[in-house]
Amino acid sequence: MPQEITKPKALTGLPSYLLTRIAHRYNQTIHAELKAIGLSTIFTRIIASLKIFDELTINELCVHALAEQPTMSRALDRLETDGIIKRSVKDEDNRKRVVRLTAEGEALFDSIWPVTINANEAMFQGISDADREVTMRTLLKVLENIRVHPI
Amino acid sequence: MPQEITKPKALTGLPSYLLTRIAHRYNQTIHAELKAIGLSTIFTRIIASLKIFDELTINELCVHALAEQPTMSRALDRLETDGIIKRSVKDEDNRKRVVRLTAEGEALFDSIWPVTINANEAMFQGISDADREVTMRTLLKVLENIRVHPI
DNA sequence: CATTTTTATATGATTATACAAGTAATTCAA
DNA sequence: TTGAATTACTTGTATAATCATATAAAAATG
Repeated sequence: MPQEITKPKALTGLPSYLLTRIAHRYNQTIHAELKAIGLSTIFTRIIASLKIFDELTINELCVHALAEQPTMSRALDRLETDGIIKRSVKDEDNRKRVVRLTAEGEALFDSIWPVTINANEAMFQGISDADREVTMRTLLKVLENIRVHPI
Repeated sequence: MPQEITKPKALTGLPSYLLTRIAHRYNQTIHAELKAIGLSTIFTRIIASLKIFDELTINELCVHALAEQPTMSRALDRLETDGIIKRSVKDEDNRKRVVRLTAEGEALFDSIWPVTINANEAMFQGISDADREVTMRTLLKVLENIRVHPI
């Protein structure tokens, strides 16, 4: 018996639809609010990731800032030219580069973070703490289910 | 007293981080599985949206398939050339275009849908029905909170 | 310890995406 | 009812992202 392909009733019943649409809208909002200070989505993600982890290799940054390695390499070129980040060769392994925020980069984070926090809070308006807790815990499990990078 | 900018402990406590990272990983997976039949992410979204809504204008497609108008216009050029979709002028309003799947497009949906369903189920492995229900309901509310398009 | 393989990042070429502007149809307003 | 404003879509141009490949260092192999 051939597999039946059933037409879904609504896209909103599909987890991937909700997730991608929410993520896309969130990124549009952040982009709109931060483009005035010249920050694209990837720059925002890079700066936030570096603030939280202090230092990351380029491949690690790719995982957190959601970009392929060549994209990251070029994004870092621009951020380094603009004095936001600094790349240096890692002592233990000369193939690796350690990326860190400069003082100027740290200052930029302070511009980014309130916008990020606001946008995150806006998402959960009118949602109970209990539902929020379940959702966050579930999303963390979802990430563990599908991620290919262990970090 | 100036607003204190506190450094977050972990990115995984930030809803937007989980959402964007999950969405990105999901799209990578879908893309990897469907590139063999020449379908990029946007093509996949267009076809799925049209299957569910039967027909959509180009602006409506932009909302569901998550692309700007020029991107959509060119994506539809390719799909129309390849015989996947058909654009026609809307009767009531000649500015609008009605986009529909062709028979060939419908057949393509049947290739896409099992992959989509599988990837969605993979995300929720080991998550209880109750947690899944709360998460979906919450994500729908999140979308309502932040969306700018009423559809 | 020399050679092959793997890993980490950078660069070249191609494709995809988006902002800005153009065109055409509809609605609004005096 | 006609000119201005708005809406829907397309096209031009610029930017961003990616695939494939190159380079260089480290690890594995024999």
